[in-house]
Amino acid sequence: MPDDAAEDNLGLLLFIPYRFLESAVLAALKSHGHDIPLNQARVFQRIAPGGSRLAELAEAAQISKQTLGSIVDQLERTGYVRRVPDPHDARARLVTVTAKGRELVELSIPVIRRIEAAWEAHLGRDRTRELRQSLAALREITDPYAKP
Amino acid sequence: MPDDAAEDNLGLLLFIPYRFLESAVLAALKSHGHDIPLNQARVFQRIAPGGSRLAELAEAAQISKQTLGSIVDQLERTGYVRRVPDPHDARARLVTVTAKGRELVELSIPVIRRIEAAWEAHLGRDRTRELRQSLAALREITDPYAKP
DNA sequence: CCACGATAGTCCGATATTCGGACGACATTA
DNA sequence: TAATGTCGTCCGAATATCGGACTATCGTGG
Repeated sequence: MPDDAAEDNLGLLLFIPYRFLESAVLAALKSHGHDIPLNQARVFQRIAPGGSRLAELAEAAQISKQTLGSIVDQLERTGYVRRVPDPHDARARLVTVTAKGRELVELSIPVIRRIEAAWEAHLGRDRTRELRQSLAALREITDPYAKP
Repeated sequence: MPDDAAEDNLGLLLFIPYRFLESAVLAALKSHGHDIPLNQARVFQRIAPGGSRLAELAEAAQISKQTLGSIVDQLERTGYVRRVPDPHDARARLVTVTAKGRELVELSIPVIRRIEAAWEAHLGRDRTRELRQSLAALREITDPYAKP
């Protein structure tokens, strides 16, 4: 790295396992016939259980509304999500996960669990728990969209 | 999230602070007149002190050689990096950081430090140290390109 | 209750990004 | 030296992304 001082910086250390997990999930989905591009996956992952608004997803993913719109178009064309009217706001439409989309979720869960188990085997139970707690604490001050 | 079981999954927990840090650094650079796009920054960040090969960077960033080539073109056009012949292999060229590029690094360091300090203030010294150690340990099993 | 600014999503067109395939130059091995 | 693999680049097509503008709807102050 050019940034030797940033060599052991937390940024990269956070990113490496993140990408590892992400790649593993995508590979698993692909092996089951679901070939989801990364950008679509990143959006899909953030859809709330009851559906999410477009602008909301765009802000979370830090991309423009138009870009997000086209990504949702693709997810809709391939049947993973659907746009439904928002009962509370006639302007808005909620992006919701279809049954086929839920399949993706179901397939991902065991993959994630397996990797987390491998990590726990490497770190030990206590340190894993600590890690999760610390990251959750960090979220409080780094997630502009923290949940209530 | 649709993946409720993945709700408190480590993936997202890792990503959130990572992106926070990344955004902060990019914003700081921008405020100093260096407007670096995200894709360029992600590549730049991985250039080794003595220079890195193109294919090496491409694999680390998980993008094609051609794509990486065009990103390096841009970084070179804006003067942050330079391609120099690899003394050990006449086929290869090393992507190296210029003086102007080093400026980016120098500007980033205090930003990173400041954020890490804020995190430490939130987590406490011990938990921060533990966090860093755990992440480093995780790197051993998640980074295909770990350093010796 | 109703104008009026703000907001949600979409359409359009221009630009940028990314990739697959193929290529010459060089390295490595036999 | 010949054969094979690797390194980076060029080309062209497909895709992604964005800025700007537009319609429909909301919510609020008068």
